[in-house]
Amino acid sequence: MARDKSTIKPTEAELSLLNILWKMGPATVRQIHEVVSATQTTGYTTVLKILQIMHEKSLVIRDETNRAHVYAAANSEMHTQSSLIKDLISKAFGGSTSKLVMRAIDESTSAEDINDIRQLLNSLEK
Amino acid sequence: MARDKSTIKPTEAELSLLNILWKMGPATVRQIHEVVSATQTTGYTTVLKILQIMHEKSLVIRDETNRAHVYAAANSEMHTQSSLIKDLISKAFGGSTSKLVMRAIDESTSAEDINDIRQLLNSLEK
DNA sequence: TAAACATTACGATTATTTTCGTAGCTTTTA
DNA sequence: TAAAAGCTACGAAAATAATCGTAATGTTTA
Repeated sequence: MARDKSTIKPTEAELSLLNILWKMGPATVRQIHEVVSATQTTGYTTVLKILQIMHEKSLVIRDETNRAHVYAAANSEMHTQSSLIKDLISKAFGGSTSKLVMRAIDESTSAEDINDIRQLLNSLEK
Repeated sequence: MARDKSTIKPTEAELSLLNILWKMGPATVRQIHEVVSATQTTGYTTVLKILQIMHEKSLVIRDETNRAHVYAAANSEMHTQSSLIKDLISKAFGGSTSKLVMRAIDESTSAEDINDIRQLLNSLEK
């Protein structure tokens, strides 16, 4: 079953590369691999291959002008976060956003976080 | 790499069976399969097999007293929700709970949800 | 310009998840 | 009690995800 572009869910490996791209902006495979290598022992061609697959899935776009292709996330971090949250809400929280939020809050949150959240609620109230 | 029991992440198919078990309480494969069949076309032995694998992973416990084994979720819905949220926070929100909460609230259009959340915040304030 | 190096493409391998057919018991029922 | 039906166990196949080696080709440099 083919999925709508905007709702494709990245795999774990893909998400970790997206995190790098959101932080760095457009980057070559080598640059991305260097960042990955800092924390994992993953081969260069593995990173390349995952990026190629992500390109097929339209999770990234790439600029082939130069020999070293330049990859960039196709969707914003915000957009992807939203779709991941929606996915989790539907699969583990019976579709209830408030249940997820409540579980998250009583999981662990600093007073500062609570303040941030309250302010957001207040701004929504108007 | 073997994982700690309490942090095993259920797969999608496993999570959908856990949802049924949390709702129904302990149940036989047949009972679970009947519920699954209401929305999916999944064979009986497929459900059986997934439950057997979940048992190996200690995601469910089972009572083998009778011929038809009775399965039950090993962990509470709350516990599992918490670990799924933690997982998502670490993989897509840079470890920040408040970012996830804020993104979730941004998404939610339901006034009811927002009210629920506000009440939770109020109760935390004390 | 020839050797060394960098990069992509491709295919194969391994691991995990999902699916289900079939065999072999046990229980029910005609 | 013999046939039918219900269960579990087992293994294998199909689908997806992750990994990397090697070949082919382009680029740099000695």
